[in-house]
Amino acid sequence: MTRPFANALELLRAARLRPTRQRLALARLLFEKGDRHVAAEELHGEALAAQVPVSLATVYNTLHQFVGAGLLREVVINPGRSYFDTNVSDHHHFFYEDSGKLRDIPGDSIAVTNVPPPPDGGSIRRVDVVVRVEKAASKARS
Amino acid sequence: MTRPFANALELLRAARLRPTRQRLALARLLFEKGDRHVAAEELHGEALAAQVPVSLATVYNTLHQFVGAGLLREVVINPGRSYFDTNVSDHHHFFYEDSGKLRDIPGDSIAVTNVPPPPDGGSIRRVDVVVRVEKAASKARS
DNA sequence: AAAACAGATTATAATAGTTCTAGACTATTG
DNA sequence: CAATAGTCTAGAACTATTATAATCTGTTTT
Ligand SMILES: [Mn+2]
Ligand SMILES: [Mn+2]
Ligand SMILES: [Zn+2]
Ligand SMILES: [Zn+2]
Repeated sequence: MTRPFANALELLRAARLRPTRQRLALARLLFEKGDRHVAAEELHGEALAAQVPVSLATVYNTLHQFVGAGLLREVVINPGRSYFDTNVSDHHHFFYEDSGKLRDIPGDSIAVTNVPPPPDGGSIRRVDVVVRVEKAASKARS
Repeated sequence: MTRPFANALELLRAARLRPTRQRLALARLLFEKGDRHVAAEELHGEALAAQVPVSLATVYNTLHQFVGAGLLREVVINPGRSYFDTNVSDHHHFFYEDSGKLRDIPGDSIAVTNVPPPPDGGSIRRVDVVVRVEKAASKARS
């Protein structure tokens, strides 16, 4: 139960980012609520609602800095909108097509086997699995 | 070696789309060159280069109609740009991070096992695997 | 504690990919 | 041939995101 960073300040220090009002507030919103998959505008809305006046540009800057520092992961599923994932461990996702929500699948509960080596050289950096879920439960029928 | 549609005309007929000059030309560009992963603006450029003056709006319309007819699949990897995949069989992708190119992995050469049932109900419509490939070959070293 | 500096924030403009609109065009049908 | 429904297109609009450049703030130096 020992979270890697007890508070936002430590987290920013470890990432070598100045602990500004905006970054502290965004870090708290992101990391003090368990795992989340949040879009930039969504987080901006939460910040404003929490009386933290921060510009959308800063939200984007901060999210990308956090990704660069390994605190967040960017997940792209649909064109035109990125999700930022506070879970940076090895894991995969359910994508609920009707609601647009993401949900984690622990990395060790899925196995991807027999991945061939990349034909054009290079090394595998990551394997992303997205399980697309549709609403109706059509059971084994064309 | 029997391709599903010998020519673009048949293909459009089967999809119940009027065989207009633009759609015929786009169908030929898409399907007469083997499997491809092409973005809308790219295809538009090819059409213009091939002396087929077609508007970008029509390229988008046509691509989406083809997706609706099951002739194409839309693949989203990066924010802000969709790829349209002429391979609609069950398969997965290598994504080369430096060049932005996609390459097919046959569906039967990868196995995704132990996928848990979706926690919030619904049924699995598809499982997409993206293998991200980076240039340098860093072999089993942190 | 001031001053100086580097780094951060912000309003605003710009960009990129995509979609919308509404009028002109065209394939199909009788 | 109409008549009709479907299609195409230029251009505007839209959305998410990024760039700009001036202002501000956290940190370091004096
Ligand atoms: Mn990004
Ligand atoms: Mn689309
Ligand atoms: Zn996740
Ligand atoms: Zn493919």
